[in-house]
Amino acid sequence: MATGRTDPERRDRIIDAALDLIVDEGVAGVSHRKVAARAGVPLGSMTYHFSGMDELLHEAFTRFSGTIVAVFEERLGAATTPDEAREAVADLVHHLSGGNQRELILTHELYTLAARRPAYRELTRTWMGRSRRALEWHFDPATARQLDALIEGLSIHRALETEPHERALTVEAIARITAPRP
Amino acid sequence: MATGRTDPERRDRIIDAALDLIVDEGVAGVSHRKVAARAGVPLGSMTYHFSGMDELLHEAFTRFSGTIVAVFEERLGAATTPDEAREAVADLVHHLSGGNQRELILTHELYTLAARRPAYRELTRTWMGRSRRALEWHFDPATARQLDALIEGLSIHRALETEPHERALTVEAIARITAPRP
DNA sequence: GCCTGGAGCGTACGTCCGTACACTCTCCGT
DNA sequence: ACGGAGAGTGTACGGACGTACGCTCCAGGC
Repeated sequence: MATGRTDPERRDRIIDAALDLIVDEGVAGVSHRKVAARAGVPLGSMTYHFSGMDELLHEAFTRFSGTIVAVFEERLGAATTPDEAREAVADLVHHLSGGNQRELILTHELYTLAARRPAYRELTRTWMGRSRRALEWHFDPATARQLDALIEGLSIHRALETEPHERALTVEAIARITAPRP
Repeated sequence: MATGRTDPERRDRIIDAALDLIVDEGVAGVSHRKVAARAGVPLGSMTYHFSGMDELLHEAFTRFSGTIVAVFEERLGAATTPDEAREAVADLVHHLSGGNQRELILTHELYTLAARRPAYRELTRTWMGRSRRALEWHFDPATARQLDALIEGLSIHRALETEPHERALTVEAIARITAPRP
């Protein structure tokens, strides 16, 4: 409380609460009242810190995509050979489609917004761009683009299946896409 | 009006109106009132024909996924060689990610529901199963599974990009995934 | 020619929503 | 010591929502 009354963490806590709420109930279920209750702040704080739901949602998804892409970059940055990079990619696919519903749900909620609203599409575009650049540390641009799409598809399908596919299938698909050109 | 009063098309028109509304405003923006207005039926018809929003949504997405998978099967059924099948797959990717926002939006809305609710996940599971079976008319099961995921990822990324990738990239990715094993 | 069952509809109720805005309270300049 | 500015809050309003339920009105049995 250096400045006395102001609480700089308040905004952040509201955003965190919003993300948690989206996971539990979806963007559709988010309201100022519910977020405020979960964040432990009064309802009036919502309109004080954010111009409306949209600003809150946009900031929430900005934070989320930043977090995800950071993991992506960290894992790929640690790889030093193409083979290590392939392993890292397989890890990422299985991490994203693993038990943690949280990231899966938030990703789909964001994509749904992006499908209709340019402001959110910009967010996914940035996200995809950074992922692709990270893949280009190890692969040529065309391969990176194809591999990025493959990661997306494998993660989604794996998460939605009742019997998630084995790691071997993921590894093989990655190997095929990243195989050196003849 | 053979039976006099009953109107068997009414249910269908409500479902169509619901899908249109989802495209325009998202699942979050769907309400009994809006659907009724768009379908040109009285509000009371909503609760009469459907036990609640959930039943309506489920039927709407059942119809939607059925439509999509039918196109998929038709195009793949027309192919007679693996190369023709590869062409068909490329067509499907570019059709799904082309100008028509409609299918993109509905797909994401469905995936978002599926990420949280088992009843909708069952829908996507069936959809994926039928797609995969269609791919298996031309490719071995493991390849079909990988290819199905690739299609998903390519379609999504292509639709979300500001500068959609060229067909050549799609074709190359498909060729890599479906290349005969050494 | 009436009676009745049930398909289909209009309306009203209680709930929850976003937002505006008057208000309190603390800190700083004087 | 005190006054004002502005950060932060509580509340109340208007509107949209889902749903329950009493109503209308036709088709077929007698």
